[in-house]
Amino acid sequence: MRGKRYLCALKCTDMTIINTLQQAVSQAVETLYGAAVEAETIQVNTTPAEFTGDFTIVVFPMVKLARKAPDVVGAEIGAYLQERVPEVHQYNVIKGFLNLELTADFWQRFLLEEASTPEFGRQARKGEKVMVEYSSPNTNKPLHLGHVRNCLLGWSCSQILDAVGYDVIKVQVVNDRGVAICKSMLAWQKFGNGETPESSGKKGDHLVGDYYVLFEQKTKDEYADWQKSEAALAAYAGRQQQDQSEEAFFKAYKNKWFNEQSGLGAEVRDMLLRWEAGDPDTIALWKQLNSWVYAGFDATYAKMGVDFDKLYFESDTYLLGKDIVEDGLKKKVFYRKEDGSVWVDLSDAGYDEKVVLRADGTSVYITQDLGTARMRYKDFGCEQMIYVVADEQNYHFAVLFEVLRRLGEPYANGLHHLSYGLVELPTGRMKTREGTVVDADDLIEEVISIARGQAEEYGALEGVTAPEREDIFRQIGLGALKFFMIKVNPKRKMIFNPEESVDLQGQTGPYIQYSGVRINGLMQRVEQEGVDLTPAKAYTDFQPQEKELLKGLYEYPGIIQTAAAEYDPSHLANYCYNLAKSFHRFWHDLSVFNAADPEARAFRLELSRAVGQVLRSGMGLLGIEMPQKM
RNA sequence: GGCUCCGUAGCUUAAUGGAUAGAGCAUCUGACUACGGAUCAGAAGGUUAGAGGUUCGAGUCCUCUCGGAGUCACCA
Repeated sequence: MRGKRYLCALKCTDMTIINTLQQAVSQAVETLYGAAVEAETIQVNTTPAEFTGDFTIVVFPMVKLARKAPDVVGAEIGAYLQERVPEVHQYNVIKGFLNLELTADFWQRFLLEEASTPEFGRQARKGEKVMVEYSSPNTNKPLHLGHVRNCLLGWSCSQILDAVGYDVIKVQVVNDRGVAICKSMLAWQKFGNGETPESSGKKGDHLVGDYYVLFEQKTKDEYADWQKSEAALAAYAGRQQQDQSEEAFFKAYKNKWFNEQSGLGAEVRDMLLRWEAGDPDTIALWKQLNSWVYAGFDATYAKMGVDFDKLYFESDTYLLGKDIVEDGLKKKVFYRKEDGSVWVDLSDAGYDEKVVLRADGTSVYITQDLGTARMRYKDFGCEQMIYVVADEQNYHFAVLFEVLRRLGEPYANGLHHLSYGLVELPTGRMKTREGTVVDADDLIEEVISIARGQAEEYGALEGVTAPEREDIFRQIGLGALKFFMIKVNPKRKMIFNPEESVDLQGQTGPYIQYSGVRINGLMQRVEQEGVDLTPAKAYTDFQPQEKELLKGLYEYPGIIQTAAAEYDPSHLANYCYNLAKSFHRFWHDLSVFNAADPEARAFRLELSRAVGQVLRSGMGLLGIEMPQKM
């Protein structure tokens, strides 16, 4: 069971106030109405700000058992709780909602003993391993906007799973072989004149990507020339659909032409064959270009702040899966057709028949994934594997997981496709051929420079050294970009408009960072002036703005659990925003350092410290840094 | 066509079956001689695509309709 419970504070093995209330309500129903209600099923939420109270119990489900009106049931249970649970200070009932106000002592202890600890929100180690696969680029071109979303999701999910106690192994599959990289190789060989990243000053992945584009361009030129030839006219004359225009025909014909008539097509196929045969010169060329690409990728990953524990290379795994095919045949999960190809029939599960091994005995895409899954389990013994891959591959993963289940793989029930919507431009999907791809490096530079421009306008960093300033611009720019991408539900398709610069105001990363900067300012003064915080314990008359923050802090552990259970960091992003918003309001409405009495000052400082720590922790799980100044 | 997903203010979006659908941007109006104004407050903006149903209660679950996307390769 993967239940969602927002309100599951700190250590789940301990009794939390939520558990206490659930138990007490269950007893109340038993005592008052002689009916049994399982404690775990009782809904306890934090009370919305517009009502008085801290926690709210939904009494509707108990109404039928009691055979009384909702407000009567609420009042009776409320009275029972106030009597038996020391933490319950007061209660009120509105319709079917029982709002409970807890004692100041409860909140004091929560703030000072739980929320202030560095481990607040993190769970004990489970001793279970989870593998998260993300990024998984092709090596023929640099990373782009889509990879950015993928990396942020994958990396953040890894952190969140770690926080709830899993041992996480971050991996990527590097698609380093195949026709795509051969195109770059061929173009570089023919037209490159020995260009290297050193000679041209280009980043390696960009250099290789440029040759991929060049290959496509040269092919296009060749095709345009060919279209004037006798053979082309003959092909058009013999076309299937007589009403087809010449333009439409040649557009549709391009693949066939490339495979059968193009000179470059023949050359690139030849290169792929030589690669597969292990031709030393081809392998050397391949290694050379890929090494440039990896250096480029490493730089981009470092800038994004993501990393991996292990890399799987497709050149090592593309032949895998043959043994799993044999296994499947033995188990009668697969069957062989007359031509020798091997299939799996999933029509009873609502899918199609899928080929898992070609007639010539070579692997297809899914065969690699079957073999790789088994290899990973052997490598790490992970009970769960999460694949961060765009939603265009939903069907592929549904089939993959179904096949692994039928094969009885021990990890088959721990597989999850973290499917996310493609990032599109206002003009539609990004297309390499049309040059509309938003490059990851460019994008990162862009957001940093926006942050730089904005900061210079504010002029708040005057006493800061230049390198420190640059680091702050980087933190703000990346904070804005990361928050922008991660605050929306992963499965939602997202439109990115490069014309509209990334916002720094409102519901953004910098908004949250700014609340941290304010808190940091307070903490520095506490340090400098040696403020005594012990009077905090004597503060009991909480203001609504303070209560809002306390309730917000209380929700943090449950939010992490929800984010982990749903593999969805956006919950955490929205949580951080809401907490920062509450803090800004608190800051505006109440004096912290200049509070009227030492008790209020000490308490508000403690509260601010805890908020700052939770924000740093929560944003950290999203891969967003909190600058000291901005 | 089959299967899957999506449709919430002008735009971007939130909401474990629970209270008056919550924010941000954009628009308009206000707020520091007080801890940092990348802030705060207010106004305006919604038939949650539409129609039925289940439920004490539906943006959320079920059915149908409309609109959009993805996928249905011996490509990856």
